[in-house]
Amino acid sequence: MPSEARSPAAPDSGAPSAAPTAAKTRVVEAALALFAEHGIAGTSLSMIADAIGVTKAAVYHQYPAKDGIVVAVAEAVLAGLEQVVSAAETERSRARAREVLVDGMVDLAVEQRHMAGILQRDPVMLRFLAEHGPFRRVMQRVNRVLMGGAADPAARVLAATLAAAIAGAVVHPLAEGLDDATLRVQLRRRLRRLLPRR
Amino acid sequence: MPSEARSPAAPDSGAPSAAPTAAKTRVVEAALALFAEHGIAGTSLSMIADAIGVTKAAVYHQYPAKDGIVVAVAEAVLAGLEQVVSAAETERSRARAREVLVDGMVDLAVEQRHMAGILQRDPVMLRFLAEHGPFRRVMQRVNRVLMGGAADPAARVLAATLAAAIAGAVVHPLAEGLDDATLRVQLRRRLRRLLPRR
DNA sequence: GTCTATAAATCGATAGAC
DNA sequence: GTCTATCGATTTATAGAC
Repeated sequence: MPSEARSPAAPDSGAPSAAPTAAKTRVVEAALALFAEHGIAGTSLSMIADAIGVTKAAVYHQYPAKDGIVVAVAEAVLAGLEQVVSAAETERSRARAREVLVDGMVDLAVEQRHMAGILQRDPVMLRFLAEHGPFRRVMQRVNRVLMGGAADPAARVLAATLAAAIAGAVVHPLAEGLDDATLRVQLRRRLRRLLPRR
Repeated sequence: MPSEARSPAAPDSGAPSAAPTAAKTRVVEAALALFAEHGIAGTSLSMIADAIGVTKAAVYHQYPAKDGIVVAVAEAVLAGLEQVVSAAETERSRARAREVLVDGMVDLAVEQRHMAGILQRDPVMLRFLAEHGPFRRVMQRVNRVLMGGAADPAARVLAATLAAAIAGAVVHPLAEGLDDATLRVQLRRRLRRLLPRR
């Protein structure tokens, strides 16, 4: 079951360990926007500090290293994804689970177009996703549902195509001018055609 | 008409201005591999120099600034794309042109999985594509064919989805273990389903 | 074309005052 | 929680010898 009442001693797997302070939240939000525009490697702590309006030292007081900020951003991005995949996993059929997950991922990606790009496109983030256990577990659950229970090349390519299309389409220049509602509807409809006939 | 016989005084729009020297080629190849792994912002001139086995100064002698290397890499990547889109544009029907372009883009992306990722995913490269005229023109031609002559939201999302799916799927972790032939076949087949019925 | 050496700026990160 | 000030490493880039 998902965490609900916050008992103090809850290990809580790999979730954001505690309620983040306002200062921490400001750092993560600024970092998220800058990561999306310049990439993680292209974003310095000075840039983050300037965006918030404080000095580097103040940022370091919240996160002892840049890696910590990257982890926090990853947690923020993956929190939504974890919720969506959990919902999908409760569906009865695998086909229906995949549809629910795709729709949920589209919603997430469209609502916060920033995040989608970072998550699956930044080389630094990809390394974090591969190395940090909790992140990898979420991605494995996503991939499993997207593959629909199979593991053959066709299923792998389908899952890779779905994930890449969602994350990439919402930040594509051609989608930039579209409003959220239009983009969501069109993208959902288009991706449906990608799924196996039921 | 596309350039054919290389007359010495040909302005040649925005193509790689001359035959690159061997040293220049080494720089571009090393940079391409490093950009793909670490991102452009995450790749320093020292890394490029070390990969070739020379010093930074030697690299600077070939390209007066890091931007120059990025442009050269972009030219190398876009050269293939330009060829594919030119071939597609000679097709009679728009539907057929789109199929040819998608197949060609899949071939390019699979053959050189490095390049695909860089081209449409690196924030620095995206800025170059948007700002440099010659690059933007190629991308416009690609987008026009992918949209199939229309410009409505449905066509835009289709084009964005196709481009994102191709570039993203080939570098997705799930596709990493697949051999080129399998990936190409599966990806072509899957993307066909994305196209409008004819 | 490549090297050594170095300048100038910026990077991530730390110490200590308030 | 934020600041000033600073360290050491690394970055882009240049000068000049070979």
